[in-house]
Amino acid sequence: MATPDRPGFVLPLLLLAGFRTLIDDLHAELARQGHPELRPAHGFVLQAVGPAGTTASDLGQRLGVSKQAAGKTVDRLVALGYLERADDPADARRKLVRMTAKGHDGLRRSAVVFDDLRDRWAAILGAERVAAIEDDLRRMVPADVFRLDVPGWFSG
Amino acid sequence: MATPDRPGFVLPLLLLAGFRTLIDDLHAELARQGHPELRPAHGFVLQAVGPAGTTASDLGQRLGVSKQAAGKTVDRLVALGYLERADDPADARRKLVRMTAKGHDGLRRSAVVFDDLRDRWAAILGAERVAAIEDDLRRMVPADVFRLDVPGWFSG
DNA sequence: GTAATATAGTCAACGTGGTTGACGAAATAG
DNA sequence: CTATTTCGTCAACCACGTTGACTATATTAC
Repeated sequence: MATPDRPGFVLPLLLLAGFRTLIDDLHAELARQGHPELRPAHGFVLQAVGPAGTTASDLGQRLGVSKQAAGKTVDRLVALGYLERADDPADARRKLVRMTAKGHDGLRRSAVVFDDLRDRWAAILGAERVAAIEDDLRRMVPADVFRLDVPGWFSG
Repeated sequence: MATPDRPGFVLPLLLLAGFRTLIDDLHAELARQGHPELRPAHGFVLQAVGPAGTTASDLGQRLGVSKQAAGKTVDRLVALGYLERADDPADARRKLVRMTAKGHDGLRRSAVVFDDLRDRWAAILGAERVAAIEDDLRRMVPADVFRLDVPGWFSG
């Protein structure tokens, strides 16, 4: 039961704060490793683009936003040097979106740092507690965890 | 240890998804109860305004944003009927920001729904698991959990 | 009491990220 | 060959953030 000493509204706040703590730690470390311009949202976009590359429309679908919004986001990541566009030889309408070497580097370092951060949590809380949090959350959240429309979702 | 079957990057995604699930459920219920226009960010603002009311500058400090940003947010909540401004009799520069009856209603209903949602989680996961998640997260996050600058933080 | 300083709120300009609607170019279906 | 669909882009707009400049009011210093 939610009780006066455990009111229901703190659970979402703590989940958000946990997320935020991990992301802040990630980006502090990424900034040290040569990626100071990478924003939290950018990592999600790079992950969605993936090693194989994709198109703006497809990216929009993966991120749960319009193709126009995805296109703008790609523009910014291109300007920062993390993505590049190329013509699709098989379809002149399409423009392939690919990661640059810098993009691959950022994504690879992010994975390493996330593993380190999870290890740090496991060292403090215990490995079984961290695994339990993951298992519990997986039971409570819908399958499509991988939604990136956070800014618009939160404010709208 | 983060392992290939438990890569580090899923923990932040699950924390975010858990937060998002709770907030989406909250707002689905609030919409049913007569508050369809309330956005996730609005609840945080109402909470920050508090029953006693505050001023735009103070609100900005509580939310970790500039006084201008806080003022704009108040404008929108005033337009939606959740907040109202009043002159401060003791200081002609100040404009007090207060909740309207509608604002109080929304905040009160939010608290009830959050308690219900936490109970639902406890019914599925077990009360001790939910309490453990809360306790673990409290150990890992810094004390100032109550930051509302999410949109700017995430995108920036 | 007056001059200097600090504070509250607002306006303007701008950046990021989202939306919808309209459009041309290219692929595909009939 | 024509009709339709799809891809990318442009334009206009909204939500939310920023900094800088400005007015009005308080407060502090002398």
